[in-house]
Amino acid sequence: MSKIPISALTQVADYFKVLSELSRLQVLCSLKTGAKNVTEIIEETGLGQANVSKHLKILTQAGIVKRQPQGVSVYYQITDPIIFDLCELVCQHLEIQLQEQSQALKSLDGLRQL
Amino acid sequence: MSKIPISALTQVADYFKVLSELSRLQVLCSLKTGAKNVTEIIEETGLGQANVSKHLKILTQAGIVKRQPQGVSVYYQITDPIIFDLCELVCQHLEIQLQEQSQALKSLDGLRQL
DNA sequence: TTACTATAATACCATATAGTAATATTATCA
DNA sequence: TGATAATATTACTATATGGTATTATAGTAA
Repeated sequence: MSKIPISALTQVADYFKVLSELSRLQVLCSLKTGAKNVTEIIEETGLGQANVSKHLKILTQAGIVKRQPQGVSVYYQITDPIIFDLCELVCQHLEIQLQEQSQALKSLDGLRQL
Repeated sequence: MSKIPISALTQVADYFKVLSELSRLQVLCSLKTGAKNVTEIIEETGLGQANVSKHLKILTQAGIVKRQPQGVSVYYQITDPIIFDLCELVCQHLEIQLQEQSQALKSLDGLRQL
């Protein structure tokens, strides 16, 4: 039997799912330097307006960003910088993989003749 | 302009995508205590054989688990325990959210009359 | 060889979702 | 009030993928 309840695992999976889309990561990256309104996010990411709006809703519902209406425009900002720790960890993993691939290629040096 | 190249972000998104499925997290959890063969994983997770096989392939291609044939059976084990750090971080985030929701409910105590 | 077991691959269906065009909403200003 | 700008929502299409039944492959033993 699994010690971890399915419901908890499901929540973790759902969280990862939010972070598993390129467009949403682009939006988050554009917010890394601070709060921005939707228009600024659209400009910085190059994504469509309806698309950005949809992704911002998903990010908001996940509790990753916070919505702050301000006059005509709406500002969004990251609520929990944990995302960047997550990305950092993943990048470390990817770097290690690249190093291993690189070393695997080096060990083929003897075949360089062709 | 975005400082982080799209290609790098895409790889990060792809990595999160691998972790964004309940079944795959179940498989990873079953491997947390050490290497297991496919039959054992099937028993522990309750997932279908073809399904587990498919998920193991995805996890292997992502470099998250390692495949080790041994006689008739094939053993899988986690190559990089970084996944559990990732899950730990996500759980922290989820806990914080629950605490905040809990406090929000407490602040409604005055309405308890009904 | 044949029979059996463990694992993988294939084909298919059903569902989820990213992107977008069009429309709706909301706030501000004249 | 009406006009305009910013944002959100809706409806739709196209694509991706999870699950599964089926078939294929590989290893082992008789």
